[in-house]
Amino acid sequence: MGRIARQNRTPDEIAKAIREEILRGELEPGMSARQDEIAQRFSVSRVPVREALRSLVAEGLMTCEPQKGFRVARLAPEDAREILEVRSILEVQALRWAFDNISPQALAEATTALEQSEATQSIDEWSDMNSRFHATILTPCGRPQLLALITQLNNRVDRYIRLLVALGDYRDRAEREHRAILAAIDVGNVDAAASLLKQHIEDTAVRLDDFLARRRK
Amino acid sequence: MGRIARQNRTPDEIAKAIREEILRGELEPGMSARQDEIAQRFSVSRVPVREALRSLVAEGLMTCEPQKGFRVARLAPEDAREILEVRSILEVQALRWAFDNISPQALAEATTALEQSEATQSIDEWSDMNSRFHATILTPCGRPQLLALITQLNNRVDRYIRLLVALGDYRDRAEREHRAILAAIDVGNVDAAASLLKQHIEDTAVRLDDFLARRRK
DNA sequence: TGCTACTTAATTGTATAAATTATGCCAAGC
DNA sequence: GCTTGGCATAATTTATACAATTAAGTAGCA
Repeated sequence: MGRIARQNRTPDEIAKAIREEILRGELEPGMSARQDEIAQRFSVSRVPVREALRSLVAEGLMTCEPQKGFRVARLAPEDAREILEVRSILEVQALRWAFDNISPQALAEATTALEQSEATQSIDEWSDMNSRFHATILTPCGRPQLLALITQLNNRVDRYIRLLVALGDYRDRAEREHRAILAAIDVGNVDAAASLLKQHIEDTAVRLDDFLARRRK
Repeated sequence: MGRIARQNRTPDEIAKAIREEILRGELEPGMSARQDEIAQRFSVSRVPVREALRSLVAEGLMTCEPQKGFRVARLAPEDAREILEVRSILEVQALRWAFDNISPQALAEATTALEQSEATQSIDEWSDMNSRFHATILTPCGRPQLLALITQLNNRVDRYIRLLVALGDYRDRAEREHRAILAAIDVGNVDAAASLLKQHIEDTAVRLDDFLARRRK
């Protein structure tokens, strides 16, 4: 399938590539996205680049001021907190809907993701495993729109959570919270699992808010 | 303010105009958006039109298949139901957060919106007043991100709710539910207001799901 | 020395035009 | 009669070129 490397050329593919660069933290918040440069990098003109950037603006990952161009979106501490509050509400409900449909296989996959996240040194891999952990226990809720919304919210805060992980302050606690959630699912206690997930995300919110507030000054 | 009609020319303004046309139901779901036609209508080229359409795709109001162009998004019954489920969760939480900050002025404004919605014959005005009713009691929650999310979800289902209103089946019930919510707020009972709002939106979900399912066949 | 004004470079935004792809129609064959 | 293939038309998509706006750097002056 596919040629040797028919490079990513369509606006959607360009958007996907830039999105991943933002999530990985390779593009610093506030940095202006120079259209010429991006166009050259993907061997296209600026027209499809602009379309890709428009999509990212609508996702909240970039901003656009007329006559000033596109910039990587910054995240105010209060917005981060708010987004995580909402994510908490949605993930808890998703978990409740998913609960009875979480198969033994899914539970095993979540366990694997957790163990891999504990084992790795790479922040990229930790973040991937973190996402997989959440996705694995939520996907059985069978609500694609809800899951897409959660992903979109997560995309807006993920870069900053990486910074928390890099500081070493957050990671250990997150892993213990994940273990607790998993254990509650394992013994079939919905309310406990929901409560632990709520605590987990709200704890993240507090730490992130704190970190961003310190960072800004 | 503004000249006689300094036409909407920037991509954002074009997106806004098309968004409103979609919400008003003037553009039928599934209809392909012919770019040169839109460009002519706004006296611009196709480039800014394409950018506007990209934004609307990211908002879920349009779809885009490569080499086939943009179409007004359709809404599957199950997606409509799901979106309203999520909206219910978010609005109920927003109302709880807003509750103690709902000023007498806000309550009066909500009452006015309700009365105007009861009085009008125009579906456009009914929809506007409906939106204003919800916005007025939720805005005091002081969470702009959450409110933006609710608006975005509402935009995806609003066109279909208009059709329900047009059928005459839904409107009376919605107005009575609005009255009940308002009364509960007036006497300061959070739980009752939250429960009534939940019922209101979930009732809408059931009717809309039913309507779309009948319509599809 | 510090500040303002002007010139210049760089970047964005839009229009026009070329090329790539889809769609509809008609004829030929099964 | 129905399907299949190819041709003509129309639409999308991208590239190139141009216009307009912003930012910066430099000269001039108080």
